Amino acid sequence: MTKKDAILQAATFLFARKGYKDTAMGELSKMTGAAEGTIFYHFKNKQEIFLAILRNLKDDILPEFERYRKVESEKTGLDMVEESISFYLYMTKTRENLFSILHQRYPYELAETNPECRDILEAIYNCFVDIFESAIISGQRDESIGDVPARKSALIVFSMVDSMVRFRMNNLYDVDALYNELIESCRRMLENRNNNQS
Amino acid sequence: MTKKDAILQAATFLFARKGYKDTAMGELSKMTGAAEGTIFYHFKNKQEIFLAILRNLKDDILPEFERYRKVESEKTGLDMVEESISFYLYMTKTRENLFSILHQRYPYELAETNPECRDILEAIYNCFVDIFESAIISGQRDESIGDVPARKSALIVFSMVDSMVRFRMNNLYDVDALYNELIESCRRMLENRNNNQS
DNA sequence: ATAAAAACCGACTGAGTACTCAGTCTAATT
DNA sequence: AATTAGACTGAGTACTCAGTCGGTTTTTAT
Repeated sequence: MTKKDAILQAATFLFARKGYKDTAMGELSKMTGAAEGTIFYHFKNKQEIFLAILRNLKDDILPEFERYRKVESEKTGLDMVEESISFYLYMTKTRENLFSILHQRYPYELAETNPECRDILEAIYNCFVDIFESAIISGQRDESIGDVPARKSALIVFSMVDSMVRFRMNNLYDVDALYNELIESCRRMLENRNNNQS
Repeated sequence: MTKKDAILQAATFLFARKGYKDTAMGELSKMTGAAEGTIFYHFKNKQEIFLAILRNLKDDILPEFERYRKVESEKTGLDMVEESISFYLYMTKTRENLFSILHQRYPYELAETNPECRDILEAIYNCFVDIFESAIISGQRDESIGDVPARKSALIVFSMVDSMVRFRMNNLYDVDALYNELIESCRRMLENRNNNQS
């Protein structure tokens, strides 16, 4: 691994664990073995490191979500919603640091002045909501899901799942204990009542 | 207003707008007209100011929520859930700064080492969830709400509403446009299907 | 009126910060 | 062997910050 990559990796770890502001360049230097000067040789400032992480995050996560969304499935749309929730929670577990960064204040603060940051965040969130919307639309086609506004409902499902992730990260509630009820709630929320196939 | 109160008020404003770490004691001093020494005369350090704000928040918000929860209503429990959501959103609007502080990283970080902070946060969140739980239980008594686990469902409703607040604060989505769908979703999620009274 | 106590002041401190820069090292090219 | 260019170094710089301290003003009690 190049030193540049090592710096990015360590920064991802530290920004996620301690936050952007609480991470000193000195720590980054110690953790990677790179001199502080080296860090600024590769990145013109601290903010640029953060943006590089966001770019990486986008390039890592978006394709995976896109790929998942396009997989043909024989399940009903309603079941696909459940699976999408499961997939999202799985992704947050395997990429804990990245999602932790997304749940901090700094990216949104930066987005207010930095259009690139704003664009990346928008792309990421749209992608998240898309997987739920796709499932809902597919469910409306196969009549497992009722006549709800697809995008808005997808946003609501996403908001529920994202809250669970936040609960977990902030040690507020035991999310595993809520998982089943979350799924059932979404089903009740979306299912087609004129269709007694389930 | 005493200088101490002015300091607390300004700190609430600044912590909410700029975050804990990004708020310098110097700003606090400028904003209140109090010398920096005065601030440390009233509070032994920055963290203590934060804790004082949290204590205030608890003493301000909890009684209001408790009072609201205990109001007898002739509405169905399902309607009360809707009203509770409305009440919560109203509270977040009238106390934007306080809720903004609750949505930051610092309180949860502090909670890991400071038991008082931990206790306050727990009390606040329990209180939030309680108003939804009360409505759900009441709805199960009057049969407007189905046989769902009350506490867990309350948590899920809360998670949805709390996400809306976060969306608003981070300028991610227009929450007003989602409000109606949020209410409808909750209704579908909770309503008693064996009861066609609505 | 006087003393004691509480509130307040702001210059100061020292630790920490992001970032710079003059120069070294390494490896490829001529 | 000499040159060059990119990767790297770490001491140094200018600055910010939370917190201190010696002293002054204001309030309260006697």
